Parts: sequence; C-alpha cells; structure tokens
Amino acid sequence: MTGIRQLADYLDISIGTVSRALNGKADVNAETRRRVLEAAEKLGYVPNQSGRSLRKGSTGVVGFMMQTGPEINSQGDAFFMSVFDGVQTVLSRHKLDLVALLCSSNEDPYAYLQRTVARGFADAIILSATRRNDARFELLHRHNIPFISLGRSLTDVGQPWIDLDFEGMAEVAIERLVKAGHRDIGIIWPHGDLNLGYVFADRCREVLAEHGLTLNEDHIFRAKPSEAGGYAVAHEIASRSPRPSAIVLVNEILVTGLYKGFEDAGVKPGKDIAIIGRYSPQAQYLSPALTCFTLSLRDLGISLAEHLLSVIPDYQSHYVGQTSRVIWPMTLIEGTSG
Amino acid sequence: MTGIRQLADYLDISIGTVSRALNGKADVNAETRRRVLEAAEKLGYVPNQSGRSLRKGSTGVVGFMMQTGPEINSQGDAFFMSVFDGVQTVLSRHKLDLVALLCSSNEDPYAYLQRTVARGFADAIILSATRRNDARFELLHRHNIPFISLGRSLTDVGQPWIDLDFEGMAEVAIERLVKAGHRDIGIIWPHGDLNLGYVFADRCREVLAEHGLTLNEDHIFRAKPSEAGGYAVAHEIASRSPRPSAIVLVNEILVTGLYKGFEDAGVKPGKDIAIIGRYSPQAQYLSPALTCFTLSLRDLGISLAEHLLSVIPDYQSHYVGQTSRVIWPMTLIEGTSG
DNA sequence: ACTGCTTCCGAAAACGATTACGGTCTTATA
DNA sequence: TATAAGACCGTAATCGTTTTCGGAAGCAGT
Repeated sequence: MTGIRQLADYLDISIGTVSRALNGKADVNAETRRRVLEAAEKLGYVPNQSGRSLRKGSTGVVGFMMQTGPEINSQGDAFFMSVFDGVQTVLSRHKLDLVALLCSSNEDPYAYLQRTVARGFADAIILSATRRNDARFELLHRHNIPFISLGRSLTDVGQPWIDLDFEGMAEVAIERLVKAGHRDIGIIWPHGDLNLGYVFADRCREVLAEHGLTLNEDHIFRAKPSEAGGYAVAHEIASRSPRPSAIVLVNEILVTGLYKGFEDAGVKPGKDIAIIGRYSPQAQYLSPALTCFTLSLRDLGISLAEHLLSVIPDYQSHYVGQTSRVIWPMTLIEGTSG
Repeated sequence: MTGIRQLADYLDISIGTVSRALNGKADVNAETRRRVLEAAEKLGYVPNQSGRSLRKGSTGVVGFMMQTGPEINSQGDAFFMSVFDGVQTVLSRHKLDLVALLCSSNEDPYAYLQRTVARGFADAIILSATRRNDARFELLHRHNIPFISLGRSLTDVGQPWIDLDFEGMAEVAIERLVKAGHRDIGIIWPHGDLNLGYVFADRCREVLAEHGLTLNEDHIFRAKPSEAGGYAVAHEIASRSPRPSAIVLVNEILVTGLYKGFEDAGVKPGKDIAIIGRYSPQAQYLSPALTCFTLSLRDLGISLAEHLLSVIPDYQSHYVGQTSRVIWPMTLIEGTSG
C-alpha cells in the first residue's frame, strides 16, 4: 500500500504539499502539482479512506439502504440496478461513491441503520421501501444525516422524498376499467406495511366514488411478494363469488404467477378478468400483454441523487431551487390484459 | 455524536480502559466493564468507523462487487438478494458487515476495483460475473486482499472460488434431450465474455460427441441478457433452417421473452421446440412450465462467506479444512418444456 | 520490611490523511 | 537598499480509536 508518506518521500517534498496538490488547493506551484499528480498516478496512490474521513469528518460515500433476503422490497433487483445507475451518474460528478447498505432479513432495519449511521459509514442515505410510519426518518433526522427517501411515509421530518405517482396510477387505471364497463374492481395490496398500499387504495376508493362505485373491502386481496404469492392469490380471487371483474396491482414481481394462477383456475386473464399492473421486464411478454405503468428508472435515480445533494451542505449550492417533494409520473403501456 | 472521550469523561476513567472494556480485553475489572457497557448503552455510543479502522488497519466490511445498469450480470431478480442473505448470516457471526460495491456501468470495473481497494474500503471482496480472463483477480492478489469469486476464470491466482455446476447441467440437459430423441440441439450463449459460456459450451460439445452428435456452431445463438433479447433470439432461432429441435440456455433472465418470441413465430415451446434453462422465479409459472436447473441461493451465499473467511488471516482458524474450489450442484426441476 | 507477582488502569504512541499557521524566498515598490 | 507583499512549502496539530508499556496498589511469601 502506498500512502501519502511514500509519495512524499519519493518526490522529496512534504506530505502537506502532496495533500494540497492532490486536493487542488491554491497555494502550490503548478510544476509541483504536475509532478505530484504524475507520481500519484505512477505509484497508484489513492488516499486511504479511513485516514481521510477521520480527518475530514466525512466519508464521501452515499448509502442506499435495502433489505436482503428472498422476499425483497416491492421491487426486483433489476429495478434497483437501474435506479443505482442513475444515482451514480450524478454522484460521480461530485466524486461521491454509492454503496448499497445491505440489511439482513434477520436484523431489525432500524437497529441496522442506527449502527450504520453511528459508525459514520456514509455521509448521506437513501431510503427505500418506506413504511406507513417509518421510524428511520426520525433516526436520521435526529442524527442530522442528510437523506432522501424513495417513497413517502406518514412520518415526516421535512426531508425530501420522491415517490411514484400511485395516485395518478389509481386514477388512470380505475377510469380505464370503469370506461370499459367494470363495476367490481379489486386490488392487490402490497405486502407488509408499505405506505404505498395506503396511498393507492385511498385514491382508488375516491375515484370509484366519483363514479358512484365503491371498493369492496372483501376485494382487497393480500399476496406475498413473490410469484408463488401471485399464483396463490389468483386462486383466491378466482374462487370468490362474487368475483371482481378486474384487478389492479401495484406490485410487479408476482404477475407471472398471477397469470398462471388464473389460467389454472380457468379464469382467462384479459378475457374473464382484466388486469392492470406495474411494468416489469416480463410484462410485455406475457400473454395477453400486461397493461401496465412504467417509468424511467434511470431518470428517477438521477432525480433522487440531485435532490439528495440539495440537502447536503457541501453540495447544495449546485442544486438550489429543487423542489423537495416529487411525485414521479408513470406512463401507461396499453396491453391487452385490461 | 458521542465518542469514546465523552464516555470516558462521563465515567471518569481513561479512554484506554473504556476501549479495553468494550473490546473484551482481559485486564479490566469486571465491575468497571459492567459500568462501561452500561454507560455505552445509555449514551448510545458506537465506535467511530474511521478512527477504529485507521488504527486497526481493517474495516470490518466485506464488499460484494457488482455492476449497476439495466443490463445486469447474468442473473436476474432475486438472485443476488438471496445470495446476500446467506453471506450475511455467516458474516454477522463475526461482526462483519456486507456492502454492495456498485460499479457504475460507465466506469471500468478494473479501475473501480483498484480505486476501492487502494482506499482500503473493504477487508475482503466477493467478485461475481467472472470473465474468461479476469484481470481483477490479479489486482486483488497483488494487493494481497482476501477474496473469493462466484464463478471461475482462466485467470487463476490461487484464490478460492465457487461456481455453479454448468458442466453437470450440460450433461443432464443434453442426456435428457438426446434420450427424448433430439439430434440437433442448440444453445444460447450468455452475453459478453463471461467464463461460464465457455465452460458450458465445451461440456455440451463433449457430451454430444459421446453420443456421436456434434454441436452445430450455427446453432450457438447470441442473445442480449434481457427479455427483449430473448424475444429477438427466439425469432432468429425460429427462422433458421434447419432449425434446432431443442434449446438449452444458461441465462435465466430472458426466458419469458424467449417463450413469447417462439409463440409469435408460430413455434410452440415444449412442442415444436424443447427448452431447458435455469430456474427463475417465473420459470414454473410459464406455460409450459420450464424444465430448469435450480439451487439454494442462500446456501450458496453461506458457503461463499465461509470460504472467504477461510482465507482471511484473522478468521481462518474457524474455517480450516474448507475445500477451496467448489462446483456447486444444481438440481433439475422437471417441467414440460423439454 | 523486602521482594515478587497479580490485577488493574492511565499515559502516550501510533494509524493516514487534511489544514492552520508560520517561515523562507522571490519580486516589486519606494 | 530596505521593506512589504505574495508565492510556495514545511511543521505540527488534529480527527477517534486501539494497543503497548509501565506504574500503582494489593497480596503472599520469606
């Protein structure tokens, strides 16, 4: 490992000068700076993370917290990988690195986050899979850590957030189904206590009411966030009587199982039951193609990063004037399922 | 932020004693230790990561390197999340944390890794998506960083690795298809320069040869690792004449598109063309159900972590006698696709 | 009372970087 | 020429830990 000491010895100058040269400080001779940069490149010098962050009090890394385990958030990994990519394009411009903070499925997320922030691991945090009431918000607020969340929560400590437009999705989906003649529309509730379930269901109720319809509470179905969960809930829906003539779901990772479950139960998707969901890579390759809502995940990531930077004191000058709460629009892809 | 200083002042003892008490060193009075533990809990003290790792020369974190972007590795969906979960159950027993090192799609993976290790970010690394020749191995070896890879490579620096048994998969799949009467079997090559493509294809050739058959080089198809890629390659396969009567693929993230592509081309999967692939959450919910190879991802993660620990000096005592190279078996799930 | 042995704890030196401060050397100006 | 200003660089403090070393206190044995 070559440290700043070795580099300084090699160049026969002091470590102070080396550091200043590398960090672009003003008071260093142009020629000296050139030599330092060159030598650093040649010797493969990279400042030690611990030393630097101990001194500076910041680490230069942004953490994206997510939970591991077979039953992941409401999204698949392809979802996050795309979002990450967007986040990174912004962060890299500021020499910030993104790492995923992986909370094990058998550790309490709150405790995990507490441990992570107390250790000073990341300068800023991105939260996802926000719950109806999410204590993590208060934790980060209390520790004064800049953060943003992908998803709203009833808990609000004034932080920025970006959330998908589940209300808009509810409006468009319900309108579309009502227009097509459906009178009994069911929904599939996302698992756990995710806030988006409430947001979505509430808006569905409102829109239905505008048409003189109601959301049958018996037609709010619960499903595990997996293909198997989709298969199971399809059977449950199929066996109900009365059975809803259409289903809207906000979770995209169970739709293949759902289709198969309906088919096996003798209920043809798109014919016997209309289905509207969220985009997933498989969505358009199902038969019938899923009518679904999509968005640019990369752009979402970019926005997430920009809004995050706007609340980090050292960077916010670049991103003033950003709105702090964003409802991210989704667009409808018309399939033949509903 | 409460540091060790505050804690020591609060207890009116020296920071040295506090540190020793917290780290379970021998020479500290039982009563003193109790008081320290209690106060640490009360004040919410957690040792600062930077200070600690600067002194100790190790960070207590293991990095799992992966590339971000919409076209992820060779794996889809819940794959990594499940592996992570296994890795963590082992690491957490040693108070090690797992983070995902996210290499942006527009940064060179080698440069990224170099930067990361030089910074001293992680004590050990897990690599995935190994290439035919993978310079990252030499890099880590040179820097003397303990690591393991999920996947083999021609590049070998004596590190442990675990790889899925693609050769066994080739054997079982080819035998099965030959037994069913297939004489012209095609394969879909995974994208890029992943080593597994070579391993798999080579073994396919050998097994076919044992039956007096050959792998038609024109029937080795290339596909982008996405559902769209699956759709496209299905059309390409369908339009060939002669057309293979069976297809084996090692990439699981394009199978829905593949099915749909075949159907749209008028080639019925499982009837007009046999398909054998890798398990994915959707596999069993396709029609016909995919005949595929599966494994316990969580167990794979556990093994990965154990073998990694066996090459980290401070931990290896716990895991001696581990074989250093593992071919991880997969089991066949009989579907009706082939 | 002296020595030797424990047991416990404090003092202080690391770890590798950044940065405030001050010193030296050059150059410009009176 | 003397002096002030500016450019450049070295010294040393600092961040929060861990860990080595040695000292103090207590006790037992002679």
